[in-house]
Amino acid sequence: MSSIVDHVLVIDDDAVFNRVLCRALKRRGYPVSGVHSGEEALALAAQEQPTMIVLDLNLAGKSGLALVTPLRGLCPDARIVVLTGYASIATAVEAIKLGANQYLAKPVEIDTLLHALSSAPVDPGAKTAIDTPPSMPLSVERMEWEHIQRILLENNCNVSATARALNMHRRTLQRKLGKRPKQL
Amino acid sequence: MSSIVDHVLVIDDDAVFNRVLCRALKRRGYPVSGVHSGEEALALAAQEQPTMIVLDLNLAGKSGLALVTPLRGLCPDARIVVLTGYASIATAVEAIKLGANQYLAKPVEIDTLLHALSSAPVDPGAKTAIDTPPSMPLSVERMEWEHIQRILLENNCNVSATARALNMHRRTLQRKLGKRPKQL
DNA sequence: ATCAGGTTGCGACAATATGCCGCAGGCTGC
DNA sequence: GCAGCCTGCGGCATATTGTCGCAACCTGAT
Repeated sequence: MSSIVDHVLVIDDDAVFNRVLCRALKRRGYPVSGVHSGEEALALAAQEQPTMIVLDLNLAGKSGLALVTPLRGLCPDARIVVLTGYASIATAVEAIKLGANQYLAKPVEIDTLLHALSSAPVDPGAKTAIDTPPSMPLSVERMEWEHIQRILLENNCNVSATARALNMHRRTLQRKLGKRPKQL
Repeated sequence: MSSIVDHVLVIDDDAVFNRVLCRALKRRGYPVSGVHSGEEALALAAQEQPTMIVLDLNLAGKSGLALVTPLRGLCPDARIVVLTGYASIATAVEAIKLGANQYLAKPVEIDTLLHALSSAPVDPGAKTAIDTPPSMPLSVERMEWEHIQRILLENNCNVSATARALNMHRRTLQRKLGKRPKQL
């Protein structure tokens, strides 16, 4: 199932969250390394060959999305779980396409995260999300968020360009992006 | 780039939406087949070997997610785009994992859908910023309007119910409906 | 090295829009 | 008639935009 040592690499520039997460994982017996930037992440990934990677998407302005491919290259067999407070369908789709194994939104329970980190790479037998279709339609706020995120991705995370494309004011877009998406 | 005939298969149990979508695609020169159930979908997929597939997730109670794998099996080279009015990150992640090429939330502009249907198979390395399609994405206002109208229709034009479904205040919905949609 | 032109983050403030009350009236089925 | 739902609208405190402006970066060209 996994190697003798299941090394975990936590990549999150939020110092507090990073520390809390690392401690929680350690308490459960996993060797953990926490880093705060993409550079550190790649260096450690190459060096320690972690089997599990937790990746935040907002790394000091830069998108953690860009790290998925190189991480996957360095650790072909690791489980990569993207964990972000600014979750959106667009980035989720992108992350999975790039090779991530799971995509979760903060806040998340440690058990959910662990499950995502350790579940078998491909297990068609599990029908978890498959039978969860009839939920509520997206709220207008959520809708707006998803739309913005999609266009933002299309524009390579260029805020000004996105604002122009969306025909809205850059200042307003900034403010909207600063707020966390609301659930449902 | 693509075969001589780019056959499109539209799978959506919403008769109205299905018809509208099919017509829009036909008008753009694509041979289109519209079906309303999973069984029809699989039958037609096997028979016509479509190169593009649009799949709704709410197929009369059953989740279209369960169709992704068999469809992928029948048409290994087709572009499969999941299109749903009840989008969620969980189903998005699942759809991509199962082999879908894109996941979009209704409402969606026909151009966006076409772009998703025809764009090259996932190529993460490509910096596709340059070949941005000339079409402008909908403004957030327009997006909101389309979404509201869709949910309103789903609720038989019941303003109160729509407000609840959208998790917004009835008064605000009323005011929004009072204003006419702005173009672009 | 300097300069033009793009992007970004953010403060400030007036103009709007929203959330949230309440009320009156119109439907329905019992 | 009554209960329960829906609708349209007034009012007002609060929150969110639209708009400016500014300082700080980048990046490529001169």
